[in-house]
Amino acid sequence: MVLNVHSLPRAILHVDADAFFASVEQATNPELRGKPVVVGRERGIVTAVSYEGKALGIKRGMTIAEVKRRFPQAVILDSDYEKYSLFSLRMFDILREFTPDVEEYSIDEAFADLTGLRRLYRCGYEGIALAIKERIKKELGLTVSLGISLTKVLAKIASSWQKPDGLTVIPGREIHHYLSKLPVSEVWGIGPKTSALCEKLNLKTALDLALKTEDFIKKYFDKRIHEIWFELRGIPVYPVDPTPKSSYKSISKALSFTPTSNRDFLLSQIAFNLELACFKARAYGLRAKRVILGLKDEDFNFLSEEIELPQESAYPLEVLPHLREAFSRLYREGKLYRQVVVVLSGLTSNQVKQRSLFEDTIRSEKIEKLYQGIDYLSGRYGRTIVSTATSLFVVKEKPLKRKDSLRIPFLPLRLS
DNA sequence: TCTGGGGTCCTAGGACCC
DNA sequence: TCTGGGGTCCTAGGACCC
Repeated sequence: MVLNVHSLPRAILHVDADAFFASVEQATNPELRGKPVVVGRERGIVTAVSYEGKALGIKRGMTIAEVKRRFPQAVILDSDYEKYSLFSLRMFDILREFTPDVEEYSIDEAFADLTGLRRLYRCGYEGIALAIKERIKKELGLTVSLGISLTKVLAKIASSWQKPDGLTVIPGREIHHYLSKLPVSEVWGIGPKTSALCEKLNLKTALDLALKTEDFIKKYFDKRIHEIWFELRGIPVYPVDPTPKSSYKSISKALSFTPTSNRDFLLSQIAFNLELACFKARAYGLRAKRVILGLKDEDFNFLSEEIELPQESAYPLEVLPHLREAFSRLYREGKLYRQVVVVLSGLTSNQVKQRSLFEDTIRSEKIEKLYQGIDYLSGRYGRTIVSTATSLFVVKEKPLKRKDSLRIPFLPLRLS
């Protein structure tokens, strides 16, 4: 662990856009302002709620059906990720006008390192934060909640202290004050399992944890909590990393359903998810070295197997046989399964295409051509237009949505 | 929390080798 | 062939986040 004892105390800013998706909808459609706006109609569950909706009691994860029944006044919308991404990018750009050290943490959150900027802007860190807030409000019509402190973990705590439209600074001398009021379970990086352990150890607040000795922490917790312990004490461990996230390390597709032991059904779900994952990989110009098949049984036990592919691929026809084999190893007769997951991992960019020496190049090129055609069709008519036979089960089961409404009969795929 | 989906990182333990 | 110890690599699964 490297501790920067010589450098200036850090001033880490955390930016958290308030009810982001719903707020973007309100910002782009004045008629929605002041109304309870719910996003996520296409998924059937609430993805985001405006503050007006939260005030009524609408929560994330609620089913859309329930919202309709209990809150007829709610405005329910499909998510529009492209629009949200544009707002997100613009928000990050505004931050970068203040400092180059901006880490895009998620679509609606960012960290920025403001250390040393006071002289440049001739004001305190709080003043800089206010200026950022103003810019975002003026340009994007969004409110954000800001937090400033010595470390990322503390900045996260600060930004969530006052929402929406908040600004909270936690200086070193006041850390204990904030931590003493914060349940340990609400610390970033401490989830249900660690919370349960903390409870056993009689650690109720974040301060209880922060005040323990390093030996104690090492004895009962893993590396991650050790790092959080430093961060809570104002000693930065996690740097603000401005490297743009260029690509994916893995691409996964999961689908849950009523528990079943039907082999054909499960296999068709696997094939369908594989197609979606491969489609996304191709869209990003990626190929997978490995693929993981996961099965979740009735009792939420998760089984998985990782397969090394003989050659990198983003084509279902090449990958599916391996998944079938893995499936027959994982599957237990008579067991009920509620979810299948397909993960493409070991992703590499298409540019550095490593072709196996023994690969049947001719077949491979045919497959490639075929999928170029499919991607073209999918781009025009929607993703589920063309599928391999195994996944037809799923495609037929799922009612086609608007985008897919133009039905094209299944095209038999011949490789010979 | 009666549990959806898409990610990242970490770790315990087995396989293998010396 | 057995025994012991230690290192490295790999992988299934855990934990957490948004």
